[in-house]
Amino acid sequence: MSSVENCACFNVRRVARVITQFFDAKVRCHGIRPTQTPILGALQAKDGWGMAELSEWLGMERTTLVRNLRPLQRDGLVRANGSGRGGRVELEITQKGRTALAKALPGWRSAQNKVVAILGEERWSAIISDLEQVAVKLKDQ
Amino acid sequence: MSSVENCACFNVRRVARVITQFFDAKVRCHGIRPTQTPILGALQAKDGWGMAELSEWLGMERTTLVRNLRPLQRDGLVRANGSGRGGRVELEITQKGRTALAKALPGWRSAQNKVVAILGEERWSAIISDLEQVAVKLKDQ
DNA sequence: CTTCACAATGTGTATATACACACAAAGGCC
DNA sequence: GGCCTTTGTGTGTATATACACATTGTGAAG
Repeated sequence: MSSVENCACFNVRRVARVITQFFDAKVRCHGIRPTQTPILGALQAKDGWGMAELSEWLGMERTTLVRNLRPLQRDGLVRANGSGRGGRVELEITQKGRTALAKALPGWRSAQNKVVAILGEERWSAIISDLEQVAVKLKDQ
Repeated sequence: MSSVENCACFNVRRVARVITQFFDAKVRCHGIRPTQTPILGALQAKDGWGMAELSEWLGMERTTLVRNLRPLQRDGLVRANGSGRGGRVELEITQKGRTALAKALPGWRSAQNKVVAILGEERWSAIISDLEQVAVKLKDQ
C-alpha cells in the first residue's frame, strides 16, 4: 500500500506534468504558456487584484506569483500599479494581454475539450470537485 | 464553460501545488523533498535503470530527470555508473540513499494517509486510476 | 511625536520542469 | 574502412515553485 505507485503527491504531479505539456503544445505558438493563462484569465475577469489576494485565489505561493508575473510584465501583458515594496499593488491586464489571451483561446479550448473528452464531462467535473475539496482541507492543516 | 475555473491544466496543477506543499512539510525535515521520493523509491525497488527508462516510468521529461538527479548525486544518495555522454548509464541508489528514504518514510506515510483519508481510499483509487488513463491517452497524441 | 506591531510586498537561494539543440557511441550499408 | 541512421545522453535557456528572510508603509498605543 505504501509504495511509490500509490503516492498521492507523485500521481498528481505526474498527471499535471503530462497535461501541462499537452496544453503547452496547443498554446505555446500563440506566445503564452499554460501556466500564464489562469493569471491572465483572472485579471481579465476582474481588475484590481492585489498580490496576496490573487495568489490565494490561484492556490499559489504569494512569492511564486511575484516571479510568475515578471515575464508577463516584461512583455507588457500585465501592469502592476502601486509603489511596490510596502505599498499595496493593483494588478491589471493590458490591452496587449487581452489580445494575447484571445489569440490563445482556440488552442486552449481545443486542449481542454480533448482532455475532458477522455473521461467525459461529468466524470471530470466530479474529479475536479473532489480535488478541490482535498486542496481546501489540506490548507486548513 | 470555457473559463479559468474549469481549466483542466490549472485545476490539476493547483491541487498538485497544495499536495506537494503538504508532503513537503512532512518530509523536508528528513532531508529529502517529496519530488525526490519517487526517484529514490523507484531505484530502491529495482536497480539498473537507464535515464530514458526511468524518466518514462516517472512520466517526466528525460532532461528533467537529468537535472533532478543532480542534487541526489551531489549528496551521495544516488550513483550513476556509466560513461555519461553517449554511453548508457546505470542508476543505482546508495546505502545513504536507502537510509534517507527509510528515515523519511514515516513522514511520507503520515501525509499519504491524511490525504487519502479526505476522500476515502476507494474514491482516491478511482481518481488516480482515471488520471492515469488521461495521462496515457494524452501521451499517444 | 515616537515607537511598535501588523500587513503587504519583494529577494536570496534552491529545486522542478521542459523545449530546442548538441554530442557521442553502436550498428548497418556500401 | 567510411558514411549514416538510430539510440542514449547532456546543455543552454527560460519559466515555475516555494521556504526563509528582508523591507516598507500604516495605524494604534503611549
